[in-house]
Amino acid sequence: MTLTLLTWNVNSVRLRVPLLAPLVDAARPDVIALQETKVADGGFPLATFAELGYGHAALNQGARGHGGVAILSRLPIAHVERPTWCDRADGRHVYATLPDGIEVHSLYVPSGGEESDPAANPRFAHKLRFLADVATWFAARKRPRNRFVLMGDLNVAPLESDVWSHRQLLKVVSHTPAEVKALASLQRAHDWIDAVRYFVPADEWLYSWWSYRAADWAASDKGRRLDHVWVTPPLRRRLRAAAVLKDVRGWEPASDHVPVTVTLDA
DNA sequence: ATGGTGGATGCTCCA
Repeated sequence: MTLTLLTWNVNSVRLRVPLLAPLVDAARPDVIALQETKVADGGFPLATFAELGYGHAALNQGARGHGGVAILSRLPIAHVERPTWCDRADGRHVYATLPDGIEVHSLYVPSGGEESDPAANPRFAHKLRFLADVATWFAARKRPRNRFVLMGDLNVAPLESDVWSHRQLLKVVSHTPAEVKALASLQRAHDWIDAVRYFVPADEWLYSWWSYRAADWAASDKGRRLDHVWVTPPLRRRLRAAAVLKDVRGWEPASDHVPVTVTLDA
C-alpha cells in the first residue's frame, strides 16, 4: 500500500478541468493539493473531482480572481483549517488531516513582484514576512512525532540546480539570497525534508515552472523549481518515489507550473 | 535594456 500526494499550481482550476482525467490516469494521486485556483468556492468544479474519485475537498478561495488553494482527496479528511497570513484573507493556505493522522498542507507563497529590494517593493517585503510568519507558526507547532506534508507553490527556487542559470537569476525574485535564506528558515522550522531532492541529487537540474513568455518553453528550457513537497522526519523512511511531471507543461491548455508527486509507503 | 504570455476582470491587476 502506498500514499501518493500531488501538488499543482493550476493557474485557474476551471480552465484545467479537461486535463484532470488524464492527469489522474498518469499519476494516480490519493491526495491533490492545488494553488491559484482563481475561483470562488461556489464555482469550484467539485463534481468533476468527485467523478474522478476525489469526493473529499477542503477549499480556501482567494481574493476575487486571484490566489485560492484546495485539497482534494480520495480519503476522508478532517480538522480542516484555513490560516490567514499577514492579515490578508487571500486564500494561500489550507490544511487537513488524513485518516492515518498525516496532516497535509497546500500553501501558496506570494510571488513577490519584480523588484528584489524589500524597501522599494512592498510585494517582496510581503513575501519575506509571509515566509517568516509561516516559519514561526510551524516552529511553535513542532513536535517530534508530527507526520506533516507541506506541498505547494513556494515561489522560491532554493538550489543552484533549481534554476536554469544561478548567476543570471541571483537578482531575479524567486532565487535571490534573501528569499533562499527565508525559505531555509522555514525548512529548519520543522526539520522539513525536501522529498523531491531526496530522490534527485542536487547536481541535477530540476524545474517545475516555465514562463508563458518563452516562444518555445521546451526548447529554451529556462525553468525554475518553485513547487515543492516537504515531509517531516517521521515520514522520511516511508519516502518511496518522487516525480516532476514535466510533460504536463505541454498539455493544452497548459498551466505554467507542472504537477509534482511524492509517494509514501503506507 | 527590454519585452515577451496568460488568466480573471471589466477598460487593469497579478503572475
